[in-house]
Amino acid sequence: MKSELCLTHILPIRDALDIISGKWKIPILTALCIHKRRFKELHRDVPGITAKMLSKELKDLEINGLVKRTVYETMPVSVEYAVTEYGHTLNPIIFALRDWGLKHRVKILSEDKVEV
Amino acid sequence: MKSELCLTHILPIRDALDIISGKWKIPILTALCIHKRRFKELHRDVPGITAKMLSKELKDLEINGLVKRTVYETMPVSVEYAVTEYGHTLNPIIFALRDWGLKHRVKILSEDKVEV
DNA sequence: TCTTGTGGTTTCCTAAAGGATACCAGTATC
DNA sequence: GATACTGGTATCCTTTAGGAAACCACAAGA
Repeated sequence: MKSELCLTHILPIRDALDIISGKWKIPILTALCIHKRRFKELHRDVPGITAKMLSKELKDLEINGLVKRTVYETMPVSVEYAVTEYGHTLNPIIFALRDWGLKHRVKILSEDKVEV
Repeated sequence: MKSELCLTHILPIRDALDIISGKWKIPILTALCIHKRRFKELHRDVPGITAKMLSKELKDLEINGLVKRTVYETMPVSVEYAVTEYGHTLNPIIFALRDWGLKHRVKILSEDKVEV
C-alpha cells in the first residue's frame, strides 16, 4: 500500500527533524565539524546567532549526544565544544544540505539573469 | 582561516534550510516522492497535518519549483501534486534524513534496554 | 582603574509557526 | 433529504522560536 509505505518513510524523517530542526543546530554542527571551538569562537563564526540561542542549542545538542562539552580549568575557564562520534553520523545530512544549497544558489542567480 | 571556511559551509546550508525547514515540507515531499497524490490523499498520508498547513506548504513548494500542481476538470475537480525534476534534486537530503532517523531510532531503543 | 576577554544567564518582548473549527459549491450516493 | 466526496479558505487562537539588551564573576593587560 502506498499509504503504509509512506509512513515507513515519513516517521523516521520526523524523528530526525525533531532533533536537528530549527535555524541554528545544523549551522552550529557544521562549524564544529570543521574544527572544535570554544563558546566565543562559535559565537563569532556562526553569523547572526545570539549568545542565548547558542547556549540553548548547544545544550540540546549535548543532551542528544551529538556534541561534547569539555571544561578546562584555566584562568579564565575555557570551554571547548566538539562533535562526538555519533554527531559525525549526521555528516551525510550536512553534506547533502550544503551541496543542494550551493546548486540552488547557482540556479537562482542564473534565473535572475534571464528575467532581467 | 577557520572562520572564513566556516562561512562558505554555513551560508549555502542556510539557503537550503530557508526553503525546506519547518515541520511539514520534507514529509510532504517524501510522500510525493513515493507517488504523486491528490490533496485529500496527501491529507490522509501525511499523518497529523491540517488542511490549512497542507495548502500553505504546497503553495510554498510550488513557488520554489519543487512541486507541480495540475488541475483536472473532472466532476468534482481533482488536483494532482507531483514532485518536479528540480524537486527530485532534494532526494539526497531526504534519503540522508530517513537513513539517519532509522539508525537513530535503533540507537534510542537499544539505550532504553540498557537503562531498564 | 578602565577595558577586554572568559562563558554564559536573565528578563522581556515580538514574530512566526502551527492547530481547531467552521465553512464554501457542486455532485453523487444512500 | 441527509450524507460524503472533491479541494480547499477564513477566522481565531496558542505555542514556540527567536532576538535585544542587560548583567554576572573573575583575571589579565594597558
